[in-house]
Amino acid sequence: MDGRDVMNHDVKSQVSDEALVARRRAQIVAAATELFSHQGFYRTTIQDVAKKAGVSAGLIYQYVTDKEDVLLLVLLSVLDSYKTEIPAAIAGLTDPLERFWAAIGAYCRVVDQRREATVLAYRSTKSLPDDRRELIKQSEIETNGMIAACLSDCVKAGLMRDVKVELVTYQLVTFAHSWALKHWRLKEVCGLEEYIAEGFDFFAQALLTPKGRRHQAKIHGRT
Amino acid sequence: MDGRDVMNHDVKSQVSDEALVARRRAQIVAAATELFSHQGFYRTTIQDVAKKAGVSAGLIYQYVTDKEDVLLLVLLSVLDSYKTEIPAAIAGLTDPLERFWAAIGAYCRVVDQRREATVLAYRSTKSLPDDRRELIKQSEIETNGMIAACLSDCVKAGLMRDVKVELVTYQLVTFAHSWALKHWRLKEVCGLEEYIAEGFDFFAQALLTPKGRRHQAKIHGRT
Amino acid sequence: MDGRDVMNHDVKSQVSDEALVARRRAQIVAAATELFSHQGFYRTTIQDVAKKAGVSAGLIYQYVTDKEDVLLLVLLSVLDSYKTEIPAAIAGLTDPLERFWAAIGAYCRVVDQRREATVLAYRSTKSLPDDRRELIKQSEIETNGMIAACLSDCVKAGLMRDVKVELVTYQLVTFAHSWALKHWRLKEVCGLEEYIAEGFDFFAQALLTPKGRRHQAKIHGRT
Amino acid sequence: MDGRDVMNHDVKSQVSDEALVARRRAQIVAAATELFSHQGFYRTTIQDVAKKAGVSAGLIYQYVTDKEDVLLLVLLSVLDSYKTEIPAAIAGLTDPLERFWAAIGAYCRVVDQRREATVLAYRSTKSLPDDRRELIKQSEIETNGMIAACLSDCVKAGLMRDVKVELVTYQLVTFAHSWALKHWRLKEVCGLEEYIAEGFDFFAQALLTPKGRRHQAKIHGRT
DNA sequence: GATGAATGAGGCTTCATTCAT
DNA sequence: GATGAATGAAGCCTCATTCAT
Repeated sequence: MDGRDVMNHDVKSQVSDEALVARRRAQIVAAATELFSHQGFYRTTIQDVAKKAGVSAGLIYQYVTDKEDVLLLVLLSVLDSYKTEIPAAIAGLTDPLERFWAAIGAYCRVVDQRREATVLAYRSTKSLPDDRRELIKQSEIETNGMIAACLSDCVKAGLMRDVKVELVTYQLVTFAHSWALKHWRLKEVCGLEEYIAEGFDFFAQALLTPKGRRHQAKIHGRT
Repeated sequence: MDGRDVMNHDVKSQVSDEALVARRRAQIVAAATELFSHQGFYRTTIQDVAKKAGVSAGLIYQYVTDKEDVLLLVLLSVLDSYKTEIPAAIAGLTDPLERFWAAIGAYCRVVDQRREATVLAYRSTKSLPDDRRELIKQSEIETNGMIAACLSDCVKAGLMRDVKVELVTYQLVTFAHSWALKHWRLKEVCGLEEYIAEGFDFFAQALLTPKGRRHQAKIHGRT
Repeated sequence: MDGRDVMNHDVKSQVSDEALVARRRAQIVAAATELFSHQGFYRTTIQDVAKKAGVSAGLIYQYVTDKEDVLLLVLLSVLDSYKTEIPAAIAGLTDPLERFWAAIGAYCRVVDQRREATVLAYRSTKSLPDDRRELIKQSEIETNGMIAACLSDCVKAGLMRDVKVELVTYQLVTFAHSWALKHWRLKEVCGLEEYIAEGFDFFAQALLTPKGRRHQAKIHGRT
Repeated sequence: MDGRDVMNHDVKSQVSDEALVARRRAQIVAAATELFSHQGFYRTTIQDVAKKAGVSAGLIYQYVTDKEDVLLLVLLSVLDSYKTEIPAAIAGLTDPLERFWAAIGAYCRVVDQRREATVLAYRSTKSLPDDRRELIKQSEIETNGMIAACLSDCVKAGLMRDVKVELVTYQLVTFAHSWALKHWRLKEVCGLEEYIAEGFDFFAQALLTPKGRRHQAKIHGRT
């Protein structure tokens, strides 16, 4: 699924030309993401979004049914970044440990790139009605699944301890998200790459088996 | 600082009788906490809060200047739980490792007790104007400080590796918060105590030095 | 059922004081009736109604859920005039023929008093959602029932031909309504009392039996 | 005046080809009539009309200046049915009484054929600005004139009482319209032809002179 | 001639806040 | 101190109308 697709996802439009729909929605989402991130969903008016997007307020309603739909599109676009970037980062890698670190690193970097949108996703999911919120949860579960699979592969290969995969996955995911959520403080403490490196060190300690440690030593230069 | 105190914290009231102010504010905060948690801050009206608190809408404005003040009081009351419960949990303990686990465990349990309010704090802090948000950040930093001190003591005692204290503190704090934030999923995976136990195991692996491990083995039954 | 009652009929209010509710609704209905009659329902804004009623727009929504509810109240108040005036006009009369003419005359006179509102009722009933429209139809059927009963009594007494009561009732009702509906033209032709007299003559010709005619001759001076 | 003509009546078009104009307008009017009848004028959007007519929204504005113009065309098309059908029904008849009944019967049958549009005309005339509403009134007066002439001829021929022609004309017209206006109830009571028959009986009683009655008896089979 | 995307004014409705009682 | 009716500003959304293609 590419970025285009999200823009046609689940939200009905009055306009039929698909390319136009995708373009307009991208325009709207870009403006909305910035505004929602800075002022919050409820403080941002549709007029604000329209003005920032350089279109009229009425136009927005040709591509969206609701103000809430705008939020949904924004959130889906963030989650979609994850689902696009993580697979891209591990594509071509075969070693389980390398794949694991690559996935975590990619996750952190997407979070960094879309930092404000990530925070927005944390704060605003509950502003959606239940059915649309469900879409978001599903997407989150999918992303977690990618991390969990990498973790699980390491366990199966005897490189990591036999931990509760799902719980540790949450630790990993949360670690990545924290970079955005606590950025106001963390940025005083270290930079992104250092944050990632510290995390690697921490999780290596927590998870690797002796065999994993030896393997890690060998591939170390590459990560 | 006790619960009463928060209710007199920083927000001006038109009523002079301090005991009454504290009582009324507690009433308002209790109602608001539940409503904000379930419906969100913006979807909850002052009339809703008044009705649930069993008072008139006008009354609220005698104890608060703003709707935002209500939110501030709610958030401060959550953060205050942390600042009350964690010291209580480690009072009387002297062993650094025991104090550490007790602090983390206490944190997780307060989060569990005030689960929805914790989520609210995550979501709604940005709904506050900058100056009032600053109050919240300060409170969060204080709480973190308590955890960081425990961690630091363990490091100084040679029981834990010389990690970046602040970063790891964030991981610990986030671990506790995650129980609330991801409760919708985690509750399917395990109960609170199991969650805590798994976390202890994880952090023990990640943090303990060989000396720490031996010490841990000795005190194990007690945690 | 008196006028007060209609004002508490079927529409929920946020305000509990019943007397106040009745007073405010009467205020709103009076303003709305005039505006809806002159400009039509859709051309009239709630702000217009509020201004004419001398209240704020927000206030209206404490006594009504919808703009459509305002229309409903207006229509019910018109229909209620019928249901109040016609029984009053025939109360105390026992002769079937006298009752019949008194009912028709009363109907015409109420229509005349509430001429514009009557036209409004004709035009606007379809602007209501189905369930509320049903209320209106019921009320209309009740009024028709009163006329039909008078007619039926005359038939039973052998004073009128054995016509299809319901069809003739519609003609009688429509005759009364026409005074409002076609007033723009009829007022050039005759006055109200002349209109009524001509109608009596017409319906007498159409309906009375020979016995009825003799009876009519006797009571003539009284009608 | 035929149906085509109405479509060129009084409303300016940007398109010059008259045949095309008439065709397009007929298309638009057909769609609008149905929608206005079912949903009302204000609830129907130009987009709705365009979709039902199978054209674009922009197209409509090449054949009409206003949304109100669409309504005007619709109403004129209804009134035009009357002005076409009634003369057709009495053409070739010479006996005044036969002409009278034929006119009334024709009126009722057109009302039945265009039942919803007739109701629409009742409800929506006031949605037009004064000048355009005047056009409608004129058209109504013309139709009434045809009925009044038939009635007047009967009176002159001594077949009917010397009633106020205009008032009775309204009774007759209203009788026909009622079939549409009260159809929701009348259809439970009788069919169209029975309704007409009852009306004939009623008006015969009300209007015929003894001479008229004898004449009526002779022609009875023919009506 | 036809299209349909774009505009933007305007209306309904909500709700934080006030104030007379 | 408490009430709750009243206010009115503000926002979401609709839809008649235009205009570039």
